[in-house]
Amino acid sequence: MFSKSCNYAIKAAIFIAKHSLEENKVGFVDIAKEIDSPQAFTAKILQILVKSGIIDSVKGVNGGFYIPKKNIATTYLVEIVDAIDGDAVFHGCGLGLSQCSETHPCPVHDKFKSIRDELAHMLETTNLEELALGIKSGETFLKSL
Amino acid sequence: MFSKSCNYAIKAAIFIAKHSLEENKVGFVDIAKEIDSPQAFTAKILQILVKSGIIDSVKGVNGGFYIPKKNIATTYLVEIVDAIDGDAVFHGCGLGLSQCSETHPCPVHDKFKSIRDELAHMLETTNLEELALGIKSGETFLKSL
DNA sequence: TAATTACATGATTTCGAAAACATAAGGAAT
DNA sequence: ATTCCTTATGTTTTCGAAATCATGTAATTA
Ligand code: FES
Ligand code: FES
Repeated sequence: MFSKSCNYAIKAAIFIAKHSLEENKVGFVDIAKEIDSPQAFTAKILQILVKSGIIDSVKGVNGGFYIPKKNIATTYLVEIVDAIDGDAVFHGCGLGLSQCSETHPCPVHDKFKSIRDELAHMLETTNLEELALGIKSGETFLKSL
Repeated sequence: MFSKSCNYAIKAAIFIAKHSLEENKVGFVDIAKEIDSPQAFTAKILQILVKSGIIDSVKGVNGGFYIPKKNIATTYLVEIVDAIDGDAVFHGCGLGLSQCSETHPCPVHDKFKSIRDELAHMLETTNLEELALGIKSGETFLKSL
C-alpha cells in the first residue's frame, strides 16, 4: 500500500505527536527504537518531514523533533503520505498505466477509483491527535510484539 | 497497490480471456506486445498463472495460452492477485507491522481494515468476462497511449 | 521422424528502494 | 569562548524485485 519509508514516517509522526502533546521533544534515536526502524534511515525521513513543514526540529542539547501543539490536531495523514510517497497513491492507475484517465481508462478504472477515493478520504480526515491518543491510552501499538 | 508482476498478470489474463471468448489461443509474444510488458518476464508470470490453474497452455504449432470458456466468467481477480502477490494485500498491516491483529492493532488498524476489506470484496466480485468485454467494446484499454 | 513452433525453466544481470556510513553544521549549557 | 549534544547532509553499500539471457522440453505438422 505505502512504501516502507512512508510507514516509518507515519509511525514517527504519531510518536512525535504523542510527546508533543506533553510539550516534550524526542531524538531520532529514541524514535527509531520506538517504531522499530533503522536509525540512519529514520533520520533521513525525519528531514523530509521537517522540510515539508510537518514537524519541527531543534538542534543542540535537549533538542529533538516536535510538532507545535496547535498543529497536532490539524495535521492529517494525507500530508505525510504526500510528502514521502507523492500523489501516485491518489492519482495513479491501479494497473500501472502511465496515467489514470477517464478518457483512456484501464479495465478496472471505475472499480479501482472508488476504493482509491475512499483511501484518500480516510487519509484526509485522520489527524495525528486521535492516533497519538490511541497510542497513549494503550489501545494501539507502533511496533510488533 | 499491486506489484508490477501482478499488474502484468491481470492485464495478461484479461487479454487471454478476450481471445478465449472467441475460442482463440494467444502466444506470449503477442501478449507481451499487447500489454506493453517485457517478453521474457511475461512468460514467467504466465507460468505461475498456469500452475495456479488460472489459465491453460498448449505447446507446439498453433499452441498458446487460453482459458476454458466456461471458466472465464467464474475467474475472479482475487485469484490472480493471490497467485502472484500472495495474501499480504488482504491480511497485511497497513503500517507494515509483522502481522495485523485485532488484539495488538496499529494506530490505523480500524480505518485501514475497512478499506482493505472493500478492496478484497471488489477483487472477489470482479470476473474476467466483464473486463474482457470492456476491452472488446473499446471502452477500456490495456496499455497507455 | 525430422523440422518447426511455442511453452518451460534455471541462471544471470539490472535497477531502484532501503539501509548504512561518514562527516558537517547548528545551538544550548557552562 | 568552548565543549558537547543533537540534527543535517552527502556518499556508499546492500538487497530484493524486475528484467534478461540461455537452454531445455513438448507437441504439431509435413
Ligand atoms: S486508468 Fe487504471 S485506474 Fe484509472
Ligand atoms: S494492525 Fe495495522 S492494519 Fe491491522
